[in-house]
Amino acid sequence: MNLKEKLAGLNEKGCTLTIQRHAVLEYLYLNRTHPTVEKIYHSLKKKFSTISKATVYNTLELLKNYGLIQEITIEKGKLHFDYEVKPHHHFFCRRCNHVYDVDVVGCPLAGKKMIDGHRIEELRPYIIGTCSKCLKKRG
Amino acid sequence: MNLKEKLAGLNEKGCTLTIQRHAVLEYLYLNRTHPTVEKIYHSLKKKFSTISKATVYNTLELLKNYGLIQEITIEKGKLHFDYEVKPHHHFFCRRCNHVYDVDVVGCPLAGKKMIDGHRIEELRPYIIGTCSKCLKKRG
DNA sequence: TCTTGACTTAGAATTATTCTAATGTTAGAT
DNA sequence: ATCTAACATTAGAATAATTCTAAGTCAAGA
Repeated sequence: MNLKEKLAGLNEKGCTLTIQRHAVLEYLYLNRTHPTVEKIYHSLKKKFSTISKATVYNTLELLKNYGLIQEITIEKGKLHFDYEVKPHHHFFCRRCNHVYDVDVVGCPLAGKKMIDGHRIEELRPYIIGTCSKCLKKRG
Repeated sequence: MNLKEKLAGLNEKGCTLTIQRHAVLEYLYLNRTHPTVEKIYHSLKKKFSTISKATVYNTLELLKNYGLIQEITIEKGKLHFDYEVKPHHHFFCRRCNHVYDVDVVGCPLAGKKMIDGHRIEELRPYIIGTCSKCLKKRG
């Protein structure tokens, strides 16, 4: 879904479209590198010198609750965010700490609503390892 | 793998088997509830009043690096640990914050060594939702 | 017994996130 | 256009989780 559609969706649901919210969503739209909160905050700070961390956290939480972005808990102690919400796997490189999208077909959980009596609301299929770039550097 | 086997394995690899390391591993062996570091620390504190958080963190890291336990990053900002290292899915209930084991068959990643040129070293298939107990309480 | 290296400890430091109270902004009613 | 009430943002403080540090402990080998 493109940026305009997501912004329009927010508006329709009665959510005030502030400049900060627009900026956070746009940042994620333009930067598909699964940035951390820290990264998002510092990047936005350049354009909006008064933006506060609380706003960044609040906005990310809000956008997540509207289902417009995805929260990633793949790295210990740090949150990453992803503009793309369609279910897909994430790969975390323990050398360079980068988060990659990976395509895995045939996941038996796809489309499932329940498991063992628990209601499935979100899938977070994470893979940890060493990425191709780092492997080239020193196996 | 049972506790004795894991302890013996540690010993064979030249790792000193201190009382603290024994206690941490045994705690995880006896408590299969995917406890947080906090929970582990406080529980051990009752028996070993002088055990320090640093030791708990160091030990968990060490046991993880020996492949004897598994680290779980399913809950934002908190680490959970699991005695069981055989690949299996985890379900996190966003109401009660409990981590459940769930059995998912037919995962296409099972046994895979590489994906998109990245080396797979660990699978962390997480599912988020509302658990059966919480659903019974209030839908 | 002495030395060395590895381990543990208490608490300080750091990092990530959440909270708070004051201020600013918005949209609807007038 | 102005007022107002609700909502949003801000800076910085507070909290929570984790890591670091320096001193002390322990165990094995010389």
